[in-house]
Amino acid sequence: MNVNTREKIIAVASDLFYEQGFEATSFLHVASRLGISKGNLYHHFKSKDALLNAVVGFRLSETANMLQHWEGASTGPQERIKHYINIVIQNWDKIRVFGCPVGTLSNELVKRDPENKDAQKVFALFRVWLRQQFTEIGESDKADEYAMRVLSWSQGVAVLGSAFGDFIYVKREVTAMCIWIDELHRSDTANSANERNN
Amino acid sequence: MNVNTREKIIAVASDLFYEQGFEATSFLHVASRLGISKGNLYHHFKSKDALLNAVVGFRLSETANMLQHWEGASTGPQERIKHYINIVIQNWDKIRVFGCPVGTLSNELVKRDPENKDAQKVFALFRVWLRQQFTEIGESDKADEYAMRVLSWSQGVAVLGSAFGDFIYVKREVTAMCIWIDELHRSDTANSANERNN
DNA sequence: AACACAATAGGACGGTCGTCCTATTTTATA
DNA sequence: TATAAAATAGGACGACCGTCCTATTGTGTT
Repeated sequence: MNVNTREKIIAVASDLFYEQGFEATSFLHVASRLGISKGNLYHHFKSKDALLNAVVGFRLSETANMLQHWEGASTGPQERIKHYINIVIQNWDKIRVFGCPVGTLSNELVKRDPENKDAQKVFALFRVWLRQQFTEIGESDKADEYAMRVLSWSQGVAVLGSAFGDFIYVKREVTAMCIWIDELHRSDTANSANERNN
Repeated sequence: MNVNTREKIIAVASDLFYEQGFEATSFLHVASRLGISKGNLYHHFKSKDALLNAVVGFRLSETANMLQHWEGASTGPQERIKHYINIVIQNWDKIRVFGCPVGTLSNELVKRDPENKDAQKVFALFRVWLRQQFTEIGESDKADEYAMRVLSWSQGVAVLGSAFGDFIYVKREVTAMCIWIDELHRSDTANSANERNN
């Protein structure tokens, strides 16, 4: 296998699945954007489902790399959570037009097969990582609940922001989310101070 | 035009667009579920886009009827907002499998044409109605912000709940949303009491 | 240099799609 | 009842789909 070509195919397919949706993207779309033939593409992936699996794996490793990068560069768990929250602003140009890449693909995959676990994999990766950040803040009891709230809040903002094309609204909600994170931190340090005084 | 047949077509198309997505639903699917011919369907709708427009209009009027029904039966704006919040529980069996009908169609339409306003129409209807409820509560300054927050929170819960197939999580978030509404109400009546005492 | 195999191109295949066309049946009106 | 219009059925059409097959080119190993 020519790994280089294979990886190019996966990257282009990931983009097209995001921009057009999985169903609406054909082998010919992927091949022609790469300047290769449909037969060549089929040599690397024996079915469209195989290509989808590769794209999901590609997105998982991309996401894992991003999370790992945040681990190294950030000063604390609050800052790391804010990195996630700010994605919707960083990628606004694409989210406005195509929605959230994770949520829209999840929607499509769940409709294809409600039992398929691929739909939740990237969400699950973010969930575990966010849960860890909230645990480090000191919210271990509610870490998973808060992780899910960050996920759903961001997801909702992406959907509504895209539907209305309203960047002002998106920025306002991102600010509100960051304030919520800061308040969690403050009440936590306050509790810690109280505990220390007892 | 046979209005009866036309309305049956729209209702079935709305269901199929929800269950399979717009792109994945063909004229043959709609016709065969109704037991009519493809040619007959094309007699009533001269293109797939015309059918889509009719479905969007149908959903708008259905939504308007639901909102109007809540106006008559509920005791106050808080109860009416909670009616909206509880939709995700009422319709969980379908939302788990197919996601939110408004959000998933919006995603698809925005990808087809980012400038198309149909994608936001049902959201906009809920938005105006929710804004009115928050205004009646006494939160006129933040009525639109709160309306959008209810929309996005619910939307996020629908997406994540569907992705993970987790009804426990959905119920927990619905409870949290209702508590938030109650707290808004309490702080409002508290403010009113303070104002009366001054 | 000879050879095995990966990589690539190009097209055939059966199927489905949206659209359109033409008959036939039903319905409403004069 | 006669007739025009609406409703319905059924299929033709070109296009595109995922899949598969074959032939050709490139590449690395013996």
